[in-house]
Amino acid sequence: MDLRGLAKHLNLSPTTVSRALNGYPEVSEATRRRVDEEARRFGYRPNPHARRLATGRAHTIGYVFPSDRTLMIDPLFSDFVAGAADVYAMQGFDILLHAGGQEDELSVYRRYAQGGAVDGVVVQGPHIDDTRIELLNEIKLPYVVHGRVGDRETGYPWMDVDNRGAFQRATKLLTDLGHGRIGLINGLENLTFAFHRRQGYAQALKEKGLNLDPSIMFGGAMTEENGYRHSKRLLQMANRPTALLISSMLMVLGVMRAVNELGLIIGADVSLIAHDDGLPFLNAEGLVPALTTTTSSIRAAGGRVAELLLTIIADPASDQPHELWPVDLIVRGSTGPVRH
Amino acid sequence: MDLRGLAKHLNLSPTTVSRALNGYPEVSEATRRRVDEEARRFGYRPNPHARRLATGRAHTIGYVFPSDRTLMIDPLFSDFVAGAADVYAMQGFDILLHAGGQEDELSVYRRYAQGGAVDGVVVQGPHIDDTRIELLNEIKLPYVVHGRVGDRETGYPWMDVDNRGAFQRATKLLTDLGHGRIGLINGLENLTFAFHRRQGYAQALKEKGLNLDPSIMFGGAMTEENGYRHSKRLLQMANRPTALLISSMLMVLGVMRAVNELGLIIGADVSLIAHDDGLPFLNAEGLVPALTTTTSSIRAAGGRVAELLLTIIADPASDQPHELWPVDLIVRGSTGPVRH
DNA sequence: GGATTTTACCAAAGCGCTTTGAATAGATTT
DNA sequence: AAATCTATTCAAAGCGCTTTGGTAAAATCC
Repeated sequence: MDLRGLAKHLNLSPTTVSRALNGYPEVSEATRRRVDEEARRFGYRPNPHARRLATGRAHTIGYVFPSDRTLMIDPLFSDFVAGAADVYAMQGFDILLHAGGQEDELSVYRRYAQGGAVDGVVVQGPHIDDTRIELLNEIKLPYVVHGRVGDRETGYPWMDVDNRGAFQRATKLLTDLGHGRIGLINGLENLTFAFHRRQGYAQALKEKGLNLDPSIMFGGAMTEENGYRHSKRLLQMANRPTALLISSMLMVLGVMRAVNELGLIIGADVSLIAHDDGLPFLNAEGLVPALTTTTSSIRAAGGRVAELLLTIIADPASDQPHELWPVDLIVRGSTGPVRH
Repeated sequence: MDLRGLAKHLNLSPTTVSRALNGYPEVSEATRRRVDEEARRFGYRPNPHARRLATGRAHTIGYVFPSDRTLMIDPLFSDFVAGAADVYAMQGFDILLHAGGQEDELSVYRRYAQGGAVDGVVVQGPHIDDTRIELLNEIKLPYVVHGRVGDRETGYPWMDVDNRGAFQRATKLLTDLGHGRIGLINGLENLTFAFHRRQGYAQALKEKGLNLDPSIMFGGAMTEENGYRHSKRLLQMANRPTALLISSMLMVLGVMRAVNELGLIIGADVSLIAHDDGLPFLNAEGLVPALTTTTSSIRAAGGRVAELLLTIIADPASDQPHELWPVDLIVRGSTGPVRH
């Protein structure tokens, strides 16, 4: 059943039926009710392609994966999108996913913009010198960045959590507990979130007059194995760190494995703080000892980014959002005073 | 630049330009070359909505999330889709994602079918009595199921890995090593994959004349915490199992945590076999000891399901695929003979 | 060399919707 | 009672593409 058929059935013109269904005012209440009812009865659904062609609005948001970075965003991605999906579904938007293939990311954006395939895109995993925002500004495709591009704070719409502040406070907690030698097990540091975390870590050390020791800092893919391998390396050093700051829950599992293997006691011999993105299948509180974490929900972030993007799309003249969310520091059992 | 503009510029009709670009034969080679070149020069891209409206083909595949089941598919999902994304990107297909919102899954399918929003859908995480395939058959929306619906093997297109065979062989490996008391830490058993794994486990025990003990079997969300909690419970029993079969890498991390905590030695005091979906951030070989696993790549499965679906879409009369992939059993260090 | 086929192109219709501009009838104003 | 609004409705154009049903010109046939 298409619009014309429905109109014919109702003895109305397609114009009126369309207006009735889309809530325009120039339709009498009686007619609107009649139309709504019959539309429901026939299970009428407007053809989305026709509507898009006619209105020029896709009612679709694009999520494009940088093919080379897929791996490390992976475990977080589904939760990030899950948070967004709900927002979109409520407003009748769809999500268009692109990953892989031979076409590069920037060219996908170009194609999206030109064909009107999407009304906007979400930029994930920004680099410290990301080239995507230049392009998106140029082609005028609405977007919101989840995270920031290095230290740039203006000129593009973003929503981020305070990774710098989080790791600064976490580091400070450790120094306050007397730890002077704190290892860092970070994500890839050309990604801004990891870059910021290192900055926070560095700054807190500096404030205490401690200096950075690159030999106890690691930045790389956030896998369980990297957590294991590098924490083990650090903990076997003669002058081993007494505390570790870890950028992901997955890595910390590897770290705990290493710690146990070396016969060390978490919270006593070595203190651990990890960043927890709130993944539903990895619970920091359920670990033994329960993990002290910097916590922010990747799912909530996904939802918020979606909201911001929809706002921009609905009103392109609205203010560019620059939204920084605080990160909770939750002290649990994996941190304790340094032992001498 | 739209088709008409391009045609005008070339002094051709839109008909000819369209045909040239789409590879129809009734265009001279010279003209085709000229069109291709100018199209590239202008960066012309056909408007996808217009094309979809005209052809009735969406060039889009839908992935709809069962909202209640989102949680447990999550960690696997991104890899599953990543495998598919590549296939789709190569063939110029897009992925439409739906999750959350107030609309229920079946009604999303209905909408997709009616509006022609997608050319087909992938059904993930089938239950043992899944209602989705009935609906999809009824509304004639092409689909492929990743997995199976309980013990049904025909009447719908599917691609699955041999979960039953895998756990049967894994169990047999353990019984051959002398283990008579083997615990099972499984996923939710109303999902077919977990149901099949239990069948395989049960059958292998039966073949050895061993009987099932429900008190050492668990089925639930595949979280790290469940792995920890339930393995710990089992290993603290007076008559504790000497080996555990675990349905996911995430769970096995929890299991290893419990084992270490109890001071047991993996491979000696307790043997472990886990199922490994080949997630890039969780490497079975990197664990200590390296983990004996049943292994199948969820990423490859995602790609294969995508291929099958595209085949069906291209030729609806083609044979319904029923494809069962074997699962590798890779013996590493976490399994050893039982100790008395 | 006229009849037939093939080649290369085009005009126009149509996909299913939205939206502009106009029309009708009834209500209100002067 | 004529003039002006207002509330409803509609016809038709248009979104940008594909595809059907042609038509000339060139190539092939007998």
